[in-house]
Amino acid sequence: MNYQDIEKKWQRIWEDEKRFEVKNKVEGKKNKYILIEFPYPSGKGLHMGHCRSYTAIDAYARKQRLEGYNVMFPFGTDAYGLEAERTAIKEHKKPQDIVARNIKTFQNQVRAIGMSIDWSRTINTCDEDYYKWTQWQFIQFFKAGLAEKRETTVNYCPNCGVLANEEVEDGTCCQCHSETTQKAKAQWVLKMTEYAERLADDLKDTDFMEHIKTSQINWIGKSEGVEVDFDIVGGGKFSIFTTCIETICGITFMVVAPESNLVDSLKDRIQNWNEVENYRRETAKKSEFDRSEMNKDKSGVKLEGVYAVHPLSGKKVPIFIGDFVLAGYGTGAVMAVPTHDQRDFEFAQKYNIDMIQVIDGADVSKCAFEKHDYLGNGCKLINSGEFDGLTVEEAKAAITDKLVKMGVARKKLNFKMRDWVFSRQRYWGEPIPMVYCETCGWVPVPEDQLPVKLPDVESYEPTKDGESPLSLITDWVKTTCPHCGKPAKRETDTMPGWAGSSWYFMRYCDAHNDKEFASREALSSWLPIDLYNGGNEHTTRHLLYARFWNKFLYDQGLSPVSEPFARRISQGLILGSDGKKMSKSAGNGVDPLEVIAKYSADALRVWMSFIGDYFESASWSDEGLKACYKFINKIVSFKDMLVEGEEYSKELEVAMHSAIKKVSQDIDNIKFNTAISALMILSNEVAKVKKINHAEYKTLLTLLNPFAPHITEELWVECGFGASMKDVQWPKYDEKKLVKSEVEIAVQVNSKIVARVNINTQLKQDEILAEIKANENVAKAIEGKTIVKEIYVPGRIANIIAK
RNA sequence: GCUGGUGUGGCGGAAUGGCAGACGCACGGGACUUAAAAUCCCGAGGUGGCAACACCGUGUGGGUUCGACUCCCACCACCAGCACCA
Repeated sequence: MNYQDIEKKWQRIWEDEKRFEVKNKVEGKKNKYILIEFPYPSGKGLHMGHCRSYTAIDAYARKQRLEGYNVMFPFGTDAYGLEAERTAIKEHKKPQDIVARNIKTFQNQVRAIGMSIDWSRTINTCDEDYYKWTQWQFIQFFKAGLAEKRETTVNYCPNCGVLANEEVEDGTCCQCHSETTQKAKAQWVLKMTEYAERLADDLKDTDFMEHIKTSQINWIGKSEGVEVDFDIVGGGKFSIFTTCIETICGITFMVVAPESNLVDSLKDRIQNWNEVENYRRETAKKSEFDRSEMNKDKSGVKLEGVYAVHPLSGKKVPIFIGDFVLAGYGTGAVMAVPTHDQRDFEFAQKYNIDMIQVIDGADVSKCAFEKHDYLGNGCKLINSGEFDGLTVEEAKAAITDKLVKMGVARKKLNFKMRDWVFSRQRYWGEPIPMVYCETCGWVPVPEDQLPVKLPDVESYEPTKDGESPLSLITDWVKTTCPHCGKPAKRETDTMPGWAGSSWYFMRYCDAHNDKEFASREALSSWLPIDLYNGGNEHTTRHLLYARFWNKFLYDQGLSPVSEPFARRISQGLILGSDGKKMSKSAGNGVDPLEVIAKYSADALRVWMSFIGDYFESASWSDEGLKACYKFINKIVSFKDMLVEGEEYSKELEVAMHSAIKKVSQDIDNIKFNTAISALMILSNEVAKVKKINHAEYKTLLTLLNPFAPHITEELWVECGFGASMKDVQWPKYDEKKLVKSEVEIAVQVNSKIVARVNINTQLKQDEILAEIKANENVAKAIEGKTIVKEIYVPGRIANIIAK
């Protein structure tokens, strides 16, 4: 039989006997919930990147099962999204049909690589019995006051309507190449910032990889500062947020976001309104991304004739508009202190604005003296009136205090993280289950009427006026208010793809429940997830959305845990053999199914494990794959060397115990490459002695089983070890059997290697050192010198320092 | 630009602060073969040397240490993400 037939045979057996289906509770077994991010079922099917993480985490799951855990390892698909909609438009098919086709392909491919999935728990986010609960949960957000409709800005194309960021290339529409602009639009928003602090703080209770924690904390971007009100000469006022209140006496200008309502309210008093309008028009063309830090060349326009009043000095301060200030971030206005902020410094130079140094300790004629340089260095204030001579730290407190007492400021926490814009003017998403009534306002669809089904439409393209295609189906839009019964309109926006993926891990726990999204009992038996694996691209958004969603449900008493993921890891990319991202255009792609057909799924799995450190990116190589294929052949060939024996032989004892230890620890620590390497070392030992007994082969096959599940099980049966590997136990090692009685160590004199000496590991340290010093080369090196220090690292190295 | 990450032979990569290069690929030599493939054995970081051996060597420059790929500081290069792709 060839590998392909063997693999298909075992895949069928696993499925027929429901080998990997689990109950929520099994007497005497501990539960483990292992999760890999469900894929977006694109038309391209499973790619190498999927293969790497899927086979790796599958190996982890299989090992845990062999260790006697009740392991849930589910799989599903995140089906809503732009790509299916675009394909639908292109192929003149329904997104529903395209997605159904793609899901089938994905599931077959997941089977083909030998994943140990519990298929009884499979879910798709676009299934009615799934998205019903996504809608239900949205309503809970609304009822709790965490969902509201609010003005935001969107990318807008005059022909194609609202565009995703991805669809805008250099300020033009990727479909029709018209120039795009930023347009204000009312959108549903989930108030995620209300959870910002907890999302950052609670990371301490998780075992996420350090860089993931850091990324999330930076994304949330908590900063403590002061919000200060500034009066405008001739009436009106506005607020700014600053983390550097100590520099307030150095203010020489203010900058307001160009689109700010404040600018409109000052129209009559602004003497250069034309110039302001032109600048606003230019700004509208730029995306937020272009306007933020990306933009090196800060520009602005002075509002002629309008001045703010400095709250401490009472002096007049000019006001500018500048596109680097965003209306939606902070208060949409900033104070500018060119001597102590580099961006302000450059702006002031460009527009010839005064500068006043207020913190002593550096020359500010060439560049600003910024907070990371003056904080904590005992720097003192100057040119700041009554605050002169205070240290920066003292001044921070004193100035805040004074402004608060004056009633013009308050301490405030500010977050970089924004609320979650939850509306899409797209067809292919969950309809937002809300109704707008002239009398009652926004009213949720009654829960017994869920799901609000996605209706059939003729055209999937967004409308030119920027509304969802659903808005064109008048019959669907027209409804009655659930509250007062008067005629009302349905919300026509749909949810973003992130919605369904924010709680899918809960549905796996109770996938067929039609009374609730998942029972508390089912959730309690599995959450938190023991190991959650996904791509680095989800480190901030998906992972924060899902944590936020769960925290909300936790507050509602609907989730048993405040953190859903105990441990989070992310895999590195698989690159083409040229070291570049695999893609059609680069022609460096490799199709997993072709690899399986030519070699085997097991060879592919072993290669994906061996290719390199799981957390780093790695380049594909055909040679590496072939080497793993050869390795499997070698394991198979051992069956011809099989001899009797139910205990490890003397010759292989140390090798067996070392391999068990290394492979066990490496899988637990997600070091699959060195686990395979350890198995290769063991197989080299076996090849050297040219025989292997039953006990040894059983252990070898078990250790390899998580990586090469098909062939190991086939060999197991063939050698008569049992009818299958279903009830096999993960082998144990004995620490005592690992230690070699004699070992060669390097001996250094003054940190330079002078000899290699065989030592008996049973001896005491001074006995060993005495033996070392008796060595001819060592003796010569220390001759006539005084020994200052002797270092001995057991079994590795000795260093004698002599003068 | 900001944030996160990476940098070790010809290549993929190993190394709780302790003999850098495990394991594998490619390569060279040999065995088997009419031959090739497959398989097996041996060799190998670089430079110099017949050799023993010497010197150099983990992106660059400093530092800490008996000892640094590993820790600290500064820099360079590359990769990823940046909120409506998911």
